[in-house]
Formats: sequence, structure tokens, C-alpha cells
Amino acid sequence: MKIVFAGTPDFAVAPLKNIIENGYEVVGVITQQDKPQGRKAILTPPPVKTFALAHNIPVLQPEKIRDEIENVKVLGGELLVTCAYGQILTQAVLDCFPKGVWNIHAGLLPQYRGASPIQSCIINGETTTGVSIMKTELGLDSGDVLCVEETPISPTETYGELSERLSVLGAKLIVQALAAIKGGKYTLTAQATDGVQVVRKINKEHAKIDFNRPVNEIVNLVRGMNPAPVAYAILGENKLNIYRAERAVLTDEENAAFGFAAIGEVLSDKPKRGLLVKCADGAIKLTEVQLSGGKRMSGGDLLNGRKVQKGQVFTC
RNA sequence: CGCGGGGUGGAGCAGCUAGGUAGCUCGCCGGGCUCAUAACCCGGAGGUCGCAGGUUCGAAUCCUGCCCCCGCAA
Repeated sequence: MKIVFAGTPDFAVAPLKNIIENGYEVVGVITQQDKPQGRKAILTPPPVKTFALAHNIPVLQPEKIRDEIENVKVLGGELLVTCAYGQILTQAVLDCFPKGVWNIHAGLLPQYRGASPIQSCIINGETTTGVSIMKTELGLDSGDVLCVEETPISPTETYGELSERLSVLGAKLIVQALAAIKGGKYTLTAQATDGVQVVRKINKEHAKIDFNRPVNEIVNLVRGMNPAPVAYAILGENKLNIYRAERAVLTDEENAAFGFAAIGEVLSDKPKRGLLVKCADGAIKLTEVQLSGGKRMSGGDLLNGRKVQKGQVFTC
């Protein structure tokens, strides 16, 4: 069975690797174009491209895949596996593959269709997610599901950590799915018609912390934004990136003392106590932070250098 | 030539503009107070101030070159 793999970021590498290691013939890889990365804007190939080239697999990087149908056909694949590729496919693309187009989706369906299933799950405070292998059709993540495996989300797990786990899970599932497809023994299940939800791409605009929100909601936002695009808060002229945070457990004395504090006010003066900030329903402890231009450090260290002091108030 | 911040004992910072004994907070070690402590008090160890040149009687501080780290924007 000749397979073409379409994917772009790190997330897609493990599945591609596992497909190859299970003896499938990957005749081509389709990925996004190289993009300038970092401060020097160095042109960087997507991780999947790097991996493919290292395994001597032909790589296609169409600006718009729908305009390069012929090149896709030339690869000679019978089946297309997509995994975080980053472009919308057209019917003409789907028609290139007699054994179908199958997608590895890092979320449960139909609740988490769309571009940011992993991040959105965490931000929404879900305790369970999973990976779905589905048949790709023209609708957005609306295709029939071949198999699903669920996994619990730990209360402190970040976007990056969960993404890594789901990538490995996806790698396992796609190989099972390919075996089923190859043997012709599988059943497709239509997605439920209620509970459909499409989660959009997450960007910086969603990453600003509003301390008027409940503590748990902010903690989840911080988790879902780590490592990118990273939650942040504004303190005067400074922007503070927040990588990790947790609910602060307050003593009775602290509760009494903090009663009059403003929303967003820094409550702690002792580095040992950690960096506590007042929220709608309690206090949040910012445990890993980074000031513009500075290193990442604990909230305690930040207090220690007095870049942030008790009584200052974050802009909400 | 995209914009910008930074490299000072183990950690986080000040000192640099107007060169002249290495500072602060924390950690660590020892002692004390205490029923006890992450609290408090006393004492101590620990730094070629990113690297290399230069100016100077004297450089963390001024000049030149280089290396490294990071935020923003793409």
C-alpha cells in the first residue's frame, strides 16, 4: 500500500516515523513551505520535511496544494494520511487517492473539531481528550470516525506536554488504522450530530490574562498557552510572560489581609511565599515567569530582584 | 542591516550616566532564640564583574572587537 503523508509540525513526525517503521511504503511527503524563524529570520524547514529528507522520501511543498494536483498524483500514492498539515484539501485532492484520505485528529469529535483541539481542551478545563482517526471529507473535521482512543488530561499538564503525548498516541493509532484499512476490516462511525463545536486557532490575543476571572480559569489558560503563544500579564511598562501557575492556598490570616486588595494586585512580599496575585475568587501563584528580555525564573526569584513588588497591580 | 533587553559569589538584582575599598534580597554553612518553625537574631564561606584588546596612576564603570542568552515583530 503506497502512502503519501501530509503533515507539518513536530506533532506529525512521530506518526510518520511509526508508519515507516511498520513497513509501509511512504512514497511522498507533502508539507508547508519553509518559513523564516527566529530573531534572524532564518529560513527553516518544517520538522516533517527534515525527517522525510533524512529518510530519502520525496517532499512536496506546494504554496497551495489545490493548485498542484498533478504533482500530487505523480507521487503515486494510493492513500493519503494527513496530520496537522495546515492546508484545506479540495475534492480534487481527495480524488487523487483511491484508498481514501485519513486524518489524525488530536481531539475528540465532534466536540473538538478545528485548528486548536489540544489547546482548547486544556483552556476549557477538560479532563479527558483523545486522538481520532477519521476519513477526510470536505467539511471541517466532519468525516466519519474509524477509531478513537481517549486519554485523561492531568490537572497540571501543559499544551506542549499533552501535544507530545497525543502525538505518540496518534502514531500508534494510525498504524492500527492502516492495518484495518489494508485488511478491509473496519467500520466507520458517523459523528454525533449534537455537541458539534469548532475550535479556532489560538493566538496572542487570547493569551492575555484577565485577573477578573476565577483562578482555575486562569490556570487553565496558562497551561493551554505553554509553550506557545504563552500567557502574559501587563505590569506598568513591563510585560510578564507566564509559563506556569497554580491556585494559591491561603491561610486564614492571608485571606483576611488580602480582602481589601484590588483585582490583579501583587499580594506577596516574601520570595519564599511565591508570587501571589489576587483574582476574582482567590489568589493565583505564578510559579514560572519571564520578563521581557530576561530569563525564565520562579515567581519568588522575580520578587527577589524587586522587579515586581507587593502592592503593584497588574493591568487587566 | 527589522526593533529592543541582558550577561556582576549558587539564585534574582543594584552599582555603570559624572572611573578610585564588591552592595541588596535569597540560598548555603555555623551559632542563638523557641514547644516548634518556612519566623526572628548573630557570625561565616563564596565573585579573575561574559571574552579579548585599548585609554588611565587606577576600569564592573570609558573606547574597540568578539561570544552567549532573551522579549517583540515576521
